[in-house]
Amino acid sequence: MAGRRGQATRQKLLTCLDEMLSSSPYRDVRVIDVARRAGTSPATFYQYFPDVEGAVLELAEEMSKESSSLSELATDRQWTGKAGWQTAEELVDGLLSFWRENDAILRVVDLGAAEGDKRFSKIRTKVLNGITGPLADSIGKLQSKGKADPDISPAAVAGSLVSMLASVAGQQKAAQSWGAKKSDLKPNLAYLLYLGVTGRKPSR
Amino acid sequence: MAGRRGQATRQKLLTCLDEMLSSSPYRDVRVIDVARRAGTSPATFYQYFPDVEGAVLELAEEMSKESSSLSELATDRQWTGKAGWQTAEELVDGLLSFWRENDAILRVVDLGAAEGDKRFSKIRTKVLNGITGPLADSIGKLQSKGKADPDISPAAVAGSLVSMLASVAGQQKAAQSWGAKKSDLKPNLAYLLYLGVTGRKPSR
DNA sequence: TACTTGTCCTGTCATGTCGTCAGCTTACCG
DNA sequence: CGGTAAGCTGACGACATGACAGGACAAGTA
Repeated sequence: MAGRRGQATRQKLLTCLDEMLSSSPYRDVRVIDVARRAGTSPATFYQYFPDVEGAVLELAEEMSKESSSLSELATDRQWTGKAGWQTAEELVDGLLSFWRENDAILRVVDLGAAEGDKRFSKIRTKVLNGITGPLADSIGKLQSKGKADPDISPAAVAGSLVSMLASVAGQQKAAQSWGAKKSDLKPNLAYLLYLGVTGRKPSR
Repeated sequence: MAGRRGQATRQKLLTCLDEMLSSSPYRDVRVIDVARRAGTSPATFYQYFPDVEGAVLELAEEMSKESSSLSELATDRQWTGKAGWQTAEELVDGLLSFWRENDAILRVVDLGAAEGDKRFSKIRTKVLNGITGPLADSIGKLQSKGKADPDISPAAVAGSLVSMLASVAGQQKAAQSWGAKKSDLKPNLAYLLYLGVTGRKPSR
């Protein structure tokens, strides 16, 4: 589809778009600005992408591939005793830093999904399901061993917990306004995560 | 500042803007479309608002006033036994329907806040703190009675729980993709809320 | 080095939105 | 009914969009 030079230009446009998204509101990102920043012209941009949204989708796709590393933080993990607490802490930590590294694109994906755009929903689902799936499995296993409330739906609980983490991660700046110290955030998220999965208070 | 007729036009523009936000992506909402829908001209729009964002802020401000009704769902509530379970259910119910009624403006507020715009952060904080505040108080009281984990931060836990509810509420369409039934959502959110506040499984 | 070929980039243009101003219309009051 | 102020709009320059044709460039050939 495109040669070596073309690929480079295309990639540069994507990189510059990502920078623009980080520094200015999504609504105000213009093709002409992205092109200028990449040292090229709007016409070139349109050669590779149908519009800003199209290019954003590419960025999101890239990001969703990298998100597979998040799955590892939730698959085949211990959820009992101190090991369980460590699992919770690592999961919170991993998710928070992934969100910090990709905050610009993630908030646009969130918006797109909330607006009902299937393409964005799909990507958001892929990222979140990477964690929600294994987490639901863990809850299911605890249930079958009688170690978790049998009345809950593993999928709904896992999904809600991951939503919580993602939402707090996406609004980290605003979080202080609750009156909570910044350092309080991680341990308390881990607490809620552990509590939600196991139904018991963590033994730290 | 403005007479009777002016107020009416202004309000009509806001209403039409709200409708536009519900039916098309925020990024694509144009002044000219809002004006046309209101049966007036772009010039009139600019007489009342500096730009689309400015008008959206007005809408958000209105919404944040209505959100005070949410506070009542969390102030002076019982959190023990069956009464506690009812409190949780009512809070989840109230929040979910408030979000359903105001989803368009709420997602724009979320975006603005995530992008670091103080004006939107302030509004988001006002809406969420209406619940987070009283909820944190309840947790604090439980703590002082020895009925909740003394090591947690009431503010951080309350904030995270409310974030969870808000986030799930904002992505209700996407929620099915977890593999959870729609009817599972509410009871499981109430379960997590009760669990987070009290540290114990609910007695339904 | 000169020529050829296919890839890649850009100047330019028609279309449409933005945001402003002067001037016109409407409602209200004496 | 005429005057006044509030409210609305046509029109305009500036700018973004998206399409195309043609120019610039790298790489291979002789």
